[in-house]
Amino acid sequence: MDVLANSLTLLKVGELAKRTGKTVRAIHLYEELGLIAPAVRSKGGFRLYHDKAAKRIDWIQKLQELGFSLTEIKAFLRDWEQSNAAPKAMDRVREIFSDKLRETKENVARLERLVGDLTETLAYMDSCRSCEPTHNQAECGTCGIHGHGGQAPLLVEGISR
Amino acid sequence: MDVLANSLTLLKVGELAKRTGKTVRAIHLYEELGLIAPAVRSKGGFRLYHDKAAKRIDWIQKLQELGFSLTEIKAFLRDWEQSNAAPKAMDRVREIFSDKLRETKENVARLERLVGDLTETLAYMDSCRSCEPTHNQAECGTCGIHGHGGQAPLLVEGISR
DNA sequence: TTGCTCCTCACGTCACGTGAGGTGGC
DNA sequence: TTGCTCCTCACGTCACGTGAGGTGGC
Repeated sequence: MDVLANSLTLLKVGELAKRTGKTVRAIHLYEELGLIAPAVRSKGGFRLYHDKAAKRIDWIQKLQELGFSLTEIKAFLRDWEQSNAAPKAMDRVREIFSDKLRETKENVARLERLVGDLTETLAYMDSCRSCEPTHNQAECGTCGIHGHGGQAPLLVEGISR
Repeated sequence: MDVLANSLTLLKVGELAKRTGKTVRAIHLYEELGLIAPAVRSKGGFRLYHDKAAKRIDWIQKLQELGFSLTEIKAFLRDWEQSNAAPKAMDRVREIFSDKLRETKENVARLERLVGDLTETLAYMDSCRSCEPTHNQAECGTCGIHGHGGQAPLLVEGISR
């Protein structure tokens, strides 16, 4: 009965991969690094996971997006597990997360500046749509028409030699 | 006179690296991939760059931040250089940049969701500061005190087995 | 001559991708 | 038996990092 109930909720690695959007190879790698393990193996050696393994993988994904390397995530887990006083362990995690919050906000700001650059560049290029095909792209940015006599945006300027 | 004027503005690779925040190794790699080249070499083989090389490297950096691989950047340059009609070349670039603008906005949104998660998680952890050291971190999220009886945020929940 | 910068290999790293050759399980 | 999934090596890739051993130039 217990076995049946378990077998109903156990996932093969391919199913876990589909649920989390990861590849099987990635999940194998996380296991090699000690970040996750299957609940059991089938008789034939197939990895079988609990539902909650998907949550662990989502968690790994989020930390990666925050800029943690897999090695850092491992250290993070080990630190947590080896600690025996909850408030101390929590405090260390708090500090790390607090740093990452600042970094992530900076990344957002950086990307938003890029969005601005791109928008500006696209607006500039809009006026190129009426450019004559007789023009060579070496002239771009300094063609003198459509008001393109001065500085081209960096994203255009960088293309030319 | 011309030589003197040039020599005053030429940069060694280390200087270029400092200006752009890249490593010398990275600049060498960009050269191997055909993304940049020194204006000349000194008699002893030292790479000597014009000022504008820094702009090219800044441009590479921006494209990388937008999610282009170096190989894609190379293809991008080749496409541009081999085209001979400015409006057509510009149009292809426009389309690529337009796609990247959308992607980058999505990335900003994704990171902003992470900022939300982190903020929420930190708020949750704030109440842990009054936790008794006798608690084990295995209890975290379900300790039953400070209102922690239900679901912990994913960033906390993922830590536990 | 000393010190700092540069040169060219060439192997290491990180997070996987991609077969190769073989087996499980419905 | 067929087909799909899984297994374990093990080498490839991308964007560099990191020496090793030697040389340029003020």
